[in-house]
Amino acid sequence: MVTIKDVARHAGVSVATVSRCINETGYVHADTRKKVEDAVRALNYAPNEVARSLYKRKSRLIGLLLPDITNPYFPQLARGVEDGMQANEFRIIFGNSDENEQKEQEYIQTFIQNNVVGVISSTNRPDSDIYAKLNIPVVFLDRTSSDSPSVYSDGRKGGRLAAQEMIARGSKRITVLRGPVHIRPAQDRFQGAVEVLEEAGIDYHIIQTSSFSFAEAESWAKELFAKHLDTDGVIASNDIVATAVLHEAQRLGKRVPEDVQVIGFDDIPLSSLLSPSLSTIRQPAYDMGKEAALLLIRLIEQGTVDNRNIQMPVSFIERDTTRKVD
Amino acid sequence: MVTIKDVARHAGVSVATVSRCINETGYVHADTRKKVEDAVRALNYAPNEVARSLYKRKSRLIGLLLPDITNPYFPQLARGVEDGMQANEFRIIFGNSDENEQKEQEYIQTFIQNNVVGVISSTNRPDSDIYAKLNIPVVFLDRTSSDSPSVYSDGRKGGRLAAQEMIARGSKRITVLRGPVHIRPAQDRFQGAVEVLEEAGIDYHIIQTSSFSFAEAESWAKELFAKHLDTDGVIASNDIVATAVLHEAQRLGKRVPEDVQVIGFDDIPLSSLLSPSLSTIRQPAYDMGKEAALLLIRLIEQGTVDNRNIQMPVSFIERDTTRKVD
DNA sequence: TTTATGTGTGTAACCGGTTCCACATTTCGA
DNA sequence: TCGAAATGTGGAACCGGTTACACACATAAA
Repeated sequence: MVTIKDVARHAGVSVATVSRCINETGYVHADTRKKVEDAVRALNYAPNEVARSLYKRKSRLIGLLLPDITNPYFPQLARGVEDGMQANEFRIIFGNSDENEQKEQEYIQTFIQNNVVGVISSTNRPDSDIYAKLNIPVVFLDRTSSDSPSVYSDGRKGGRLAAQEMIARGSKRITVLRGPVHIRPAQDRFQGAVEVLEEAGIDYHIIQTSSFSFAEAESWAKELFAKHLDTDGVIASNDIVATAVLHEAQRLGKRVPEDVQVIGFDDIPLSSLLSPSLSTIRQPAYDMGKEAALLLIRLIEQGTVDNRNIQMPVSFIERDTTRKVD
Repeated sequence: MVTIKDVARHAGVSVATVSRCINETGYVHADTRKKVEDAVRALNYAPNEVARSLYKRKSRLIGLLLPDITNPYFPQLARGVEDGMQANEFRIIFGNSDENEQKEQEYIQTFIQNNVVGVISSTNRPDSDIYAKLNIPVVFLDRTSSDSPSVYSDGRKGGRLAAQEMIARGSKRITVLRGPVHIRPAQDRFQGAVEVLEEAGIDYHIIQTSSFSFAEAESWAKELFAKHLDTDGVIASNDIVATAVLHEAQRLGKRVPEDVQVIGFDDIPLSSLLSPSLSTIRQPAYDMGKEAALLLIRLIEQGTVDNRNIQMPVSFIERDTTRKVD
């Protein structure tokens, strides 16, 4: 491995000068600079980030903690974060938490041990003291906390939108799948939808769910039609659950959207590929990831930022599980 | 930040003793050990990995380079790697290369600068000197190189399997979508399929493709049916392309699988959710990721390993885009 | 009793950078 | 012309760990 000493020797100067030269700090004579640059090129030198990080007590690494990259919503988020960081020369240490507090704890611990300068986390416990005790900036992604920096979309508005579109398209007996109670955005959506249904005086039912896994979603879909066979509109807690509902409806011989309309949330890539393609409330996942990255970088570089809570727009994506309206 | 000095002071011993204690190296008196352990607990001390890494010239970090986490095949791979590493206390620095040599180069560079102890890469250029020059172990994932460690599945066998199943189910005029020429597994599949078609003397055609993006896949699907409207079996280069073919076939009013059968590759989560659900040649992506992690760890810890090239099984997953056979 | 061996602990060098400080030289304004 | 300020450079301390080495003491073997 070629070190700064090798460069110094090759250029005939001290390591201090080489350091000043590559970091562009302090005075360096033009001739000296040239000698150093030549030496760097000749030896193909790249500074050891670990040594830097040790002295400066900060690295160019950030920690990214997501529940499960295997859930099709998160790759978009992750990619957005990565692109935002990559463009600013930050690298990512990545972990899946499985929404497990222990794992979350462990990852945050190792992030710290590796001198990360910031953390982006999609946690269900943003107010946990795991985060409060951190003395580096944290951005909560797709999650909100009372006053910590965050990037999220307006779940309540999304829920309202779903209910409004469903009512406008003629559903009269709506079933709402209530997402996991510990996941804040899921509850916001649920609240929003219920608000609108109440306001409109529509007949509706609720099915409780507790995860976003497809296997479990299938059983809730069964439960839904077992309890409310005559439902003519389903607001699912996300696109995965909506997909399971769609399948179950088809299995029961129901026509979608004629007999029953279905609306999901997220607009994961899968949604547009189903038959019929899934109408959904879109969250701009990639952009959210990117915004989170940029917000975190501002926090790292400026210490504080005025707009610390970035709310991203949701929108209704009309596809084929809802009826057309003029 | 709590350092080893704080612990030493609190326990009334030297830093060397603390170090020996937490690393379980050298002699430490039982009483001393107790004092140190108490101090560690009292101060909630965790060693700075950066300082360790600097002295030892190696970290507990590995680099993971994938083409694009947004492509639904890769999250499975990534998750497998993560789980394998997590279980062995290694952490992951993650990057998307977009199959772009420059980005790949940059990431490998920063991996090195961060003292990673190993790299897992799904690159299209395993024989590039980017990798040859590395003096840490590298495992190629879902890619093969002449003699470097790798974890991959038998693309040729997969291709043969696809063609055999399609023939066995009665297709007579088969079209094979040839995946991107620079992606080795795609070419292996293609070779395998063509071999069987030749052996069986079946009438077949080839459509060239150059990426796995859905948007482009749609245009190849159109091209396919424009050129060979009477085709009654399509072997796609992966599930994304197969999905596009399925959509186009349906748009043209063809019945699947009665008029045309479709087989994909990979068995991404999407495949089982389509209607009709997609028959495909499965690669065990999660397991491949995990195997790659374990292989890399063996290489890191033992320096060398006998079985450096791990081939994972492929299998035909029979769903509804192929006809049933007794 | 002497010597070899095994235990137990601290001091200091080291990893590869960054930066404070001292010092030398040049430039510039009065 | 002279002193102050600007420019340019190197030595050495420092970041937070690990480990080679020296040394003290206890125990066992001769």
